[in-house]
Amino acid sequence: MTATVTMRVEEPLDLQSSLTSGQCFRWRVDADGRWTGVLSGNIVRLERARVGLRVASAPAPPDETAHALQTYFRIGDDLRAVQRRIAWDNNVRAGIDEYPGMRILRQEPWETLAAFILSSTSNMVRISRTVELLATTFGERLTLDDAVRHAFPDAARLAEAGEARLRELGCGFRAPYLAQAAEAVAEGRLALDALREASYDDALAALTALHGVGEKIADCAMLFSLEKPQAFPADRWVLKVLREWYGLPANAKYATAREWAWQRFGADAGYANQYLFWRIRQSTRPLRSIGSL
DNA sequence: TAATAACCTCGCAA
DNA sequence: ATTGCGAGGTTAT
Repeated sequence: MTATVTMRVEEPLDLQSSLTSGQCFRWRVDADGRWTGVLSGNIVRLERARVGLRVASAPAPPDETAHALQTYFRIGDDLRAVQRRIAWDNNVRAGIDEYPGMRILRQEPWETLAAFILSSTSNMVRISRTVELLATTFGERLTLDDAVRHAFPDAARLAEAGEARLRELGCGFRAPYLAQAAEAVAEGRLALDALREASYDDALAALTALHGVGEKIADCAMLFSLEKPQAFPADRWVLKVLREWYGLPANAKYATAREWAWQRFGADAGYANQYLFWRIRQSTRPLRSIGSL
């Protein structure tokens, strides 16, 4: 029997909405509500406990992983305070009411950038499948009890694989984009970790310099991994919401949406975006087994 | 500058 | 069964 620790969580935290709302692509849930994923080279299993989360992991011990999870779930964010600041917006408030424990995640920059490069004109099921295939093909094998997962390969490994191989693995026209991003990171031309300290504008410029990374993908990387809470990834669904519910002109450009969001929500724009996005996504399609692949 | 097509792949069908 | 469409964008024309 694997050792577990129970980490106390005072902040609101709902695993279902936090782990399936399109920020991340590698968590799976079983029939008993146990979530399995990969976090910085460790296979991790999570389960809701009375006062928090029961955590198992390998090879890192669960107490170490519990610490990493505080970072991953941004437990340092006072989510209730964020919600109080933006709930005056009726649509945002509806999202808060439906998903009160949905958190913005603080993920690893390279995996996040890679995943969102793959997200272009795709969908969550396919993104998940491709990310998983890259991991099983190139990543280190990890086991926890009878569960087997693989670490997401680092940039050097994907750069070595090259465009043609990535195409074979189903990346499609995104293969050269991913290969070039991997080269840039592997060669140190793009220092993703440094972008955590950089300004929004500097990070945006560095990311969009990559072929295949426009403003939307850059915003996803910035919000979900680079400490830019004001990032407002306006995808087709959010843009649709802004036009239909808020009267933004049909031809509004991306920058218009961003300015609108900043004026309205300021540094909380990222959270507001997540509530709007997930609410419209959930209402627009039938419930599907996203977490179970 | 502003619109439009092209790009891989594949599950599903307004 | 088979074909065509569109999916959490970006780039080239």
